[in-house]
Amino acid sequence: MHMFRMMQRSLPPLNALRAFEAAGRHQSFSRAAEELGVSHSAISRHVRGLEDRLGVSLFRDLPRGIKLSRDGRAYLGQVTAALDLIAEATEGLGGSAEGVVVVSCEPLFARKVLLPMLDRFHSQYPRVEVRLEASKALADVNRYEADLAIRFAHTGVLQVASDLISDTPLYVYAAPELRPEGWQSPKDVLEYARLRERDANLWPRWAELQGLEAAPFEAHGWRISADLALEAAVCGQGVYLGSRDCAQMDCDAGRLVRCFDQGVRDGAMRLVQADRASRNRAARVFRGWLLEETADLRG
Amino acid sequence: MHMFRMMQRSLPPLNALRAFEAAGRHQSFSRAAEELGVSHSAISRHVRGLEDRLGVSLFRDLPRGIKLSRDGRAYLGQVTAALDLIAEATEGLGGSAEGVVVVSCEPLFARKVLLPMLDRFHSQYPRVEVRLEASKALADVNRYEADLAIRFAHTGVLQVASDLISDTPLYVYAAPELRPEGWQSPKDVLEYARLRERDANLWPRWAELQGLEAAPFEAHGWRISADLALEAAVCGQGVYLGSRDCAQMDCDAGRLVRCFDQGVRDGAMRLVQADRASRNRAARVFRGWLLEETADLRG
DNA sequence: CACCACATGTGCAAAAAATGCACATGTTTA
DNA sequence: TAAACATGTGCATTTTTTGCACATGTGGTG
Repeated sequence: MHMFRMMQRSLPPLNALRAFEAAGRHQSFSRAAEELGVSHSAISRHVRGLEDRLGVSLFRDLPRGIKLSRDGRAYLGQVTAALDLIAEATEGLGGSAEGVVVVSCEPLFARKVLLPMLDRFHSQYPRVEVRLEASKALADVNRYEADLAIRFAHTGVLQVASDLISDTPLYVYAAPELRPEGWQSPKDVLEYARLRERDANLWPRWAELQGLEAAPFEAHGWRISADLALEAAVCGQGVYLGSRDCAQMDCDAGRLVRCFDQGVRDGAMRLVQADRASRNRAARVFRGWLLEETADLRG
Repeated sequence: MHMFRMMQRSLPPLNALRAFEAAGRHQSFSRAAEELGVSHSAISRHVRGLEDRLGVSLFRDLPRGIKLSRDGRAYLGQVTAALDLIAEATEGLGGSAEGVVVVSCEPLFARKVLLPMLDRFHSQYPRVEVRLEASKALADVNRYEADLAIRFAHTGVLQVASDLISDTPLYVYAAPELRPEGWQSPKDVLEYARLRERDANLWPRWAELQGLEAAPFEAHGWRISADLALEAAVCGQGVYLGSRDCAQMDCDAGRLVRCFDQGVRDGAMRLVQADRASRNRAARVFRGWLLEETADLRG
């Protein structure tokens, strides 16, 4: 009579499923771990847990590595299809968004980080127009003519809610030809003009972290506008202390090299929204996209 | 040059996705929470987190309740399809399994719990034959002729690895016609023969939990074989103290009623595997299925 | 054959995520 | 006006996930 039983779908642990799917595709726990950015141990546990719960062996253990079982192979195909479907649906989400979003950003970050990735945004959201304004003004975002503002800030300073965009440490960079023999000792940098990205002089702090006296680094030879310092470094005009996010591009292109492994942490780039931004679809989409795109600049 | 970027699929948090999907289907966080067996707060957080991450509003907040947004509706369809696909694939997993699994089980549990659900197993795994043997023997499963054994045990007693199947508390049950005026005071039970499921007499413990003196409950009027006591209760031969799992079926059918809300916890049914069982596909499949099927008997 | 690189399993403690609770807000209904 | 809903949120707690370091077992190499 009341024996009805809502036949509700019973799903396996979805995160374990994702682990299995990656492992199956790669035929390797280690490579799956790499793809998902976790340790092989995590994958191993997920997969074993899934097998345990489903009551079937998904993989057969080989002496060296693993191999999908019959069940596993059949399952993998369907799971992959399902996850692909989700990925596509997620990708296409908001793809119909249209409108304009005005983004105000510090010049260096805009030029070195934002601009190079904007084309990806445009191909994903072709009907959203991004107006990127490079500006140092810290103006109140709600008065200023912008939906979103990307600003440098020390932790705890910003009063408004904001999203962390990048907190990469600052490193020492130089053009490769500045010192072809390479950088052995931190003292080497004293032979060159010391350029810096930040208004605050972080050279002394860096020196201390390297076990050097800070005093010689207090002196500021000459100081050029922050966003030009990096270009100066590229031209071989000195050594440069700046954040990895902005230097990465020139490093990748071989125009700069990182001289030492020692980094300095100081503040972060943060995203502030105008109140009205949450009602602007284009702005919401841009924020979501940006947070995803810059995920590797945090942590 | 090295600007290649493995365009790897980026998936949203899958558990949040499941929450969203349920919420979308029900058009209600509360009902979704109920379906997934969590609080509405959990759903709320999952959905908001997902919206936050995707950068789109999935729901519009109504004064009373919620409503899918345009994006949300489009997304829901695809996500539901994907999860259905996963559910189906999971369901069908091992469907091709064939073989025989011998399950040894205490008689009462076999009759009242296992047997009624076996038809579901057979429709899912038509080529697996289950030989259910009702037996009290606690024989070493590895000598005994069974792949799996379901046994009663107190926690920590079993030396071998085992899976918890059911730890439902024991309650007092009686045929509805035994006392048509209903059960007001725990003392009422003293007017009737006290039947019990377990060899150990748990009546005194139950009495103490109810704030009564244990002494009058020590006396054991008569004691019949455990698995018959329940049938005796159904026939109106007395009040019965037994575990919910086994009594549920007769309760649902109206042949028994639970007299008091007070329950007693004592031991649990556990599943023991023969060593060879892990190599028997049918046994693995049965174990997985059983653990899923009996999930509501635990916790 | 010794030895190293490789691939996965596992105990344990640390880190992160999910959850429930209790209460807040705002709305509809009686 | 009160009560019932439906969802949002701070906070403490629980649960899950994770990485690490080490174990095991294999295949290749000199």
